Amino acid sequence: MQLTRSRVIAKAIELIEADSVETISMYRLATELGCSVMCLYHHVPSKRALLDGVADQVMSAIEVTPMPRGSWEERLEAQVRAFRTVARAYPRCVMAAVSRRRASARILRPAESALSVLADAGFGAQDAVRIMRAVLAYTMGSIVPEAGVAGSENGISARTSLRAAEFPQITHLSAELQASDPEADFEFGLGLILHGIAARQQILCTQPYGSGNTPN
Amino acid sequence: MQLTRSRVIAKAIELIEADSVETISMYRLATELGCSVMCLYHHVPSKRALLDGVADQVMSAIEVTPMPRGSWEERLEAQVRAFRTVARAYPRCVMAAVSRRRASARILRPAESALSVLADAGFGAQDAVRIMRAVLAYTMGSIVPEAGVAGSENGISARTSLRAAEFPQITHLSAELQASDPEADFEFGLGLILHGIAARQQILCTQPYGSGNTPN
DNA sequence: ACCTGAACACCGTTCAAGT
DNA sequence: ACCTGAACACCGTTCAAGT
Repeated sequence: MQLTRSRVIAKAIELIEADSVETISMYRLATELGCSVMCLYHHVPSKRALLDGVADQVMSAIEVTPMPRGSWEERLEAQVRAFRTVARAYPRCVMAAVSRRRASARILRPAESALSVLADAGFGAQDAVRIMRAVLAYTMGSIVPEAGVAGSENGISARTSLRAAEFPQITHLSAELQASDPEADFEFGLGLILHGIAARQQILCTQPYGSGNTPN
Repeated sequence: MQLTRSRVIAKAIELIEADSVETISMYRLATELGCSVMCLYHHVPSKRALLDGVADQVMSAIEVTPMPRGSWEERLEAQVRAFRTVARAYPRCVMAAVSRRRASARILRPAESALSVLADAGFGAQDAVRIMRAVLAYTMGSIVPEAGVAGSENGISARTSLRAAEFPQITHLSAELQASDPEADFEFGLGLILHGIAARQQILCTQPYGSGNTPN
């Protein structure tokens, strides 16, 4: 089968998610694709460019949902979940993409969509940007465990050697700490943030002449 | 000067922050320390163990502030800021530490402290753990830009080629998007989350017989 | 005890050469 | 046009050997 740039990038995404972004190499990629290492350099100028392509590919997978009918809360939630869905599907690639020196331009469309919702909700320039950044930070942070190295068994686990006297809370909450339900955890935290955003919008509505874009 | 395990780890932290966790190598580390590569293996059994040592070192730098006098909001904020301070000082090391297959045991003390505050505030087991995870996720997400590769010039930048018609919000907010004040951004988002947490505690207080640890 | 050179199996990338 | 072998300067790690 003909080797193409998109086949190379697709296989790279597959390997990064199966293993990690650190352990991917042009050698392994070539082996998986059944070609020589140097063959790859005809479709991708360098490993850096390959990772740029990976970033573009996953970022453009984020759906931009218009939803002109819903409330601004529903529309914001929908845009966050669209990002979350891709971040959950490709945690290592998304983490690598966002922590890249130059962000992929493909994130512009979902960002535009989120900012548009926040503008409709009445938020000023400064608030809109900061709210988007806060939600982005939370969503990225929520995939840090999954974005770790392969076979990651993350989180605080109550070991047998843990002295209950020194860590009473962790000992007491060991069941909850060991239980892993990333989706429920994410929804809970998103609820907290959305609550905070809604409360801030209430302030805007009751203080129409306040300087909305210079908080604190 | 005598080479010790702690000198090796200290230099590793320095190199990781100056460059990145991907580009650190035993060769570079040895060169920086003025010894041979194999010499390092007398103080650290492997590169993996070296990174474990780095994780332990940075995590144990997180101050655990008792603050028995303050409100639970103040105490929680203080514990979050203590973590944030270390995360800002060593973004790449902290990101590498948290996204590690097995979390450093040194995170247990600050975790115990945060959970203790939340228990005092009246939160149930499930809520306390989820609140801690939400705050941790947000704090980790907030350092993703800094934790990127060396010389990272991150974020959405309004390029000259950006068509205003396609991205009206991003065009309009280009000044705010290009402005970078991580500390103000972090405080803003933390305020949103703390607001959401306080609102949830209000519900607990007004519904004393509600099942506090099974939300939704 | 502490350090080291040589060696091995890997990396990214270039370059001249093959069909 | 598309592919490749050989080569280079790097990696992590082992092992037998030095002081």
